[in-house]
Amino acid sequence: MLSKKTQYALKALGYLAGKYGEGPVLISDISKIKKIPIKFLETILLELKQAGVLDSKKGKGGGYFLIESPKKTTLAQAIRLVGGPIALLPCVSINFYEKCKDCDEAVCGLNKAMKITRDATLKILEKKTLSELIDRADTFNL
Amino acid sequence: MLSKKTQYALKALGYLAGKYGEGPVLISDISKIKKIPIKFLETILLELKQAGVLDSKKGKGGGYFLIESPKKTTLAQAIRLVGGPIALLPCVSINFYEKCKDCDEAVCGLNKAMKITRDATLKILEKKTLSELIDRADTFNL
DNA sequence: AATTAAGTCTACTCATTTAATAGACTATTG
DNA sequence: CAATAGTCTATTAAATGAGTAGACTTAATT
Repeated sequence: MLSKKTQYALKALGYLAGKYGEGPVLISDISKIKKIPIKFLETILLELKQAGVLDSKKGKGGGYFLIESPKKTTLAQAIRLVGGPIALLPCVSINFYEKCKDCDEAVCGLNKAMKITRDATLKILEKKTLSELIDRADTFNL
Repeated sequence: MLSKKTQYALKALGYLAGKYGEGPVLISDISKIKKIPIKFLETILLELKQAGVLDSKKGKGGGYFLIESPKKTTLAQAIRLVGGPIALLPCVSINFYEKCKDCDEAVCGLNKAMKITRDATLKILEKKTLSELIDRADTFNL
């Protein structure tokens, strides 16, 4: 299961994807519509900005916005940006790999099974992009 | 990512699968070989017993053992037994479903994408069984 | 049969990580 | 310069992971 933080990040990105090209979006708007605790959302958006996906504008008329077209960022990338491993186990994670204390991976059945699972998951998440997160209720620009 | 608890459960089940038919296995053995904190492991094994996968024998010569052949239990079942959702989001989980506060699932892009991912994952985890978790180092009965 | 050793079972307590809240501070627009 | 909106720092709350102490059961030994 993805952490709350990652879930919120995906929802926020999906919302911003729907508003792409329409200028800055308020944190408070995202918070209200996507039902995300505003202070938690602040830190997530800041992190996504530092990661290079979002930019922001301060002051009146400010807000957050996607730097690139929603089609440029895959869901796999988005999940990893906020520190969310995609694999089910650390020992099969590509970006958050950690060796098991107890096992020799060459021989570990669990490792093998989970690698197959991971590959199936990645195959999907690396194809889908933020543009597919846009709710039909948010926009009609599809 | 699966919780530590679920990870430990899978490792323990894999070890017990390798010892299937050889009588009770000590908690302390599983703990040592699979590097699982022994007291944490106790609660996990107890839970698996109450769930009907394992049985135990008290006293001298006691321990835990699989009730049925390792081939009878799928990895998907095993993960769910210890309370581990397989899906990446609550709103696409079959056994631990929870509705999102903010979204209409019929229209939610995130929901749709994650359902596809879930199905791909389940397709694998519902085919593989505990017998595939047996390390080649644990046994030669393959 | 009584004793004892080997094992599971039950109930707390402590630590770490993850989530959520509050408020002060800084930059931008008009 | 006043109002708006993002940024930063600090604290609190909740969930998960891990550890401790001891009671209860069973089986082998004498």
